[in-house]
Amino acid sequence: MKKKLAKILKDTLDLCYREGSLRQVPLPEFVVEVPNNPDHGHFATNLAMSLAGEQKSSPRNIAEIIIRHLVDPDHFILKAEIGGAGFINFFVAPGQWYDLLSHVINLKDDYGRSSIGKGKKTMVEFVSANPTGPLHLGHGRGAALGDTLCRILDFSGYDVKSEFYINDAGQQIKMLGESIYSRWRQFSDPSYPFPSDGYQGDYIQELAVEIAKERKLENLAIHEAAELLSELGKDKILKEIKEDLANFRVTFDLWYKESDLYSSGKIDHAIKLIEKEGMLFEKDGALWIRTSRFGDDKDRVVRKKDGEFTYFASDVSYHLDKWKRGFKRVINIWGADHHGYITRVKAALETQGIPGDWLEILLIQLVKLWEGGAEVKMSKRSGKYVTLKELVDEVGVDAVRFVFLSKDHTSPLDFDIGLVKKKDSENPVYYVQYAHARVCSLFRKAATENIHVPEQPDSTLQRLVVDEEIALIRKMAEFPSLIEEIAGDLGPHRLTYYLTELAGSFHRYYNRHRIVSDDRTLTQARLFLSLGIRILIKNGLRLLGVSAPEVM
RNA sequence: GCGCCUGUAGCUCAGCUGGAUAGAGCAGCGGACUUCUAAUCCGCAGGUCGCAGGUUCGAAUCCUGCCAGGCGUACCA
Repeated sequence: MKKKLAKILKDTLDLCYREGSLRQVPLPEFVVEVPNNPDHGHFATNLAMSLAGEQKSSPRNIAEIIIRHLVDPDHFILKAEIGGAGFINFFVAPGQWYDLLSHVINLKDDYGRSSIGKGKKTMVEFVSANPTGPLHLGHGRGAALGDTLCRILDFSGYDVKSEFYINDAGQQIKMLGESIYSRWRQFSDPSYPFPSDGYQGDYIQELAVEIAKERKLENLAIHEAAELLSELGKDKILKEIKEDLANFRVTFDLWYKESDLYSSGKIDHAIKLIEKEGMLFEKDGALWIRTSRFGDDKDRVVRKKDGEFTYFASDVSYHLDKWKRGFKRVINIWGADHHGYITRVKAALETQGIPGDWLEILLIQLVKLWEGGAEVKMSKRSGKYVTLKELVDEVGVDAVRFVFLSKDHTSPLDFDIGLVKKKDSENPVYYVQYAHARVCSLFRKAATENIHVPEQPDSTLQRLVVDEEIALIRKMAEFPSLIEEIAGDLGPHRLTYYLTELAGSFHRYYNRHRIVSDDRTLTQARLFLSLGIRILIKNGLRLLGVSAPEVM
C-alpha cells in the first residue's frame, strides 16, 4: 500500500510539473510511513518537506498544491490533510482495507512472498564451528540468524544456499586427537599427562570410551593412535553438531570441507593467482600477501616458514572459490572476535578484483550467560560452557530461537538461564504463539455453534468498522514491505517485534470485542479478520523457524 | 596506541536508515475470568536518549571530540 501511495505521489508531481504549478526538479528522496499517532492518518509522507528546498517555497504551501492535484483514479484515498510542519496525512478508503484482507486470505502462506531477489544467486555461510566440541550458545545465535535469513531471502525471491564450512584441517584437529588419546591413557594411568591447551570438556572422555570400544588402540604407536582419534573424533563430533542443528531446525544445503581445499590443490592455485597479480612476496622465509595495499594494517602471512599454510590461506582460497562458484551475494556470519579478519580477507579478495562489498559479514556479538545474578564464563576450551543442546533441551527450540532472534546481532545478548528456563510464561514467544492458538480456538468455537466461514471472503467484510479492526488490517499491510526490508538490511529481529505488536493488537481487540456472537454476518467478518491474523502469525513464525501451535 | 561493536525507563531491549508527544517486555503498585483460552487485557508510576559541540525547517538517529564497557590487534586456528 505504501508503494501504491508512492506511485500516486509521483504521478501527482508529474501532473504538477506539466501544469507548471511546481517547478520541475529531480525527484527528491521521500518516505511514506505509518504515523504513530492515529490522528495523523493511515499513512503520511514528508514529500512536501523534502521538496521545499528546491522549490523555494514553504512545505505547507507545496503540500497544499500536491493535495489539490492528487492523481487518484482508483479512489484509493479517502482524504488528505496537511499536518505539522508540512506532512501530508492520508486516510485510505475503507474498501481498500477490505481488499487487502481478502488479498491476505487468498494468498495464505504466500502472503509476503516477493520476487525482489530476482533469483540472485546467494550464499549464507554460518555456524562453521570447529568439529572439536559441541556447539555453544554463540553458535546457536549464529545458527538462528543464518537460518532465518535463508528463509527470508528465499521467501523474497533469492536463489539462496546455506553452507557450513568445516575446519577439519590444521592444528586444532591434531589437538583433538591428542586430547582424546590422553584421556584414554588416563583410564589405565591417571598420571598420564594431558596437553596443556587440550580440550577439557567431558565429551573428550566420552569419545575416548566410545572409540576404544570400536577400535583396538593398544597396538598402535602414539602418533598413529592420535591420528586415528583425530579422524574418528572429528567425524563423531561433526555428526553430533549436525544432529544438534537439525534439532534446532537448522539444515544446510552445502557442507564444505577445509581439507578439500588442500587435497584439491585449490590453496596452491589461489596463491598462484595472487602471485600473478604481483601481490605476493617472501620475507623471513615466509610467504606474504600485500593486503596492506587494500586497506589492511599490515601484510599477512599465507605460508609460514615451516612450510605450512596459515588458516588465512585456506580462508582466502575458500572465498575465491565462493566467487568462482558464481554467488552474487555472499553473507557470512562470524563471531565478533573475528572482526579483525574482515579487512584482511576482503583485501586478499581485492587483489583479484573482487569488490569489497561482494562479501557481507555479520558479526554476532557475544552471548553472555547469567545464572543467579552471576556471569557464567564460557570458553570453548574449558569445557565449562553451556551447550546449545542443553539449553534447547531445557527451554525448547521455539523459545531459544525467538529470544536469539529478538535482538539485533550487533549488540551483546544477555541470556539469563534462570529466566528463560521457565517454561510456563514470561517468554515473549508464548505471547505470539498464544495469539495464534487463540484464533484457532475461535474457529473451533464457531464450528461448535455451526458457524462455518466460506473459503472466500465476501461482502460481510464491510461489517468491520471498529478502529481496532482497521488498525489490525493496516498492520497486516506492513508485512510484505517489512520482509523486503529485512532481505536488504539483514535485521530479522524486527520481525520478532512486528509479530509481538501484531499479537498484542489482536489480544487487545479480543478482550474488547466479542468475535463469535449471535450476529451472524458480524461473526463471519470478524472470523475473516482473525483468519488474516492467523495467516500473518503463522507466516512470520515460519520465517523465524518457530512453530505455531493450534492449542496451548 | 590503533581498529570494530555498544551506551535509550530499575533490568533486558526496540525505535522502520533524519520526522510530529521517544516505545515494548520484565520488575513495582492497583484493577478485569458464572461470558469466544487470564500463557490475556486495562490503569498508575518510571527518561537531561553517556557527555559536549556541530550540520538544518527538524537529531536518539548524520559529523567531530571526549567518557565508559566489550572484543580484536600472531609465521594460532
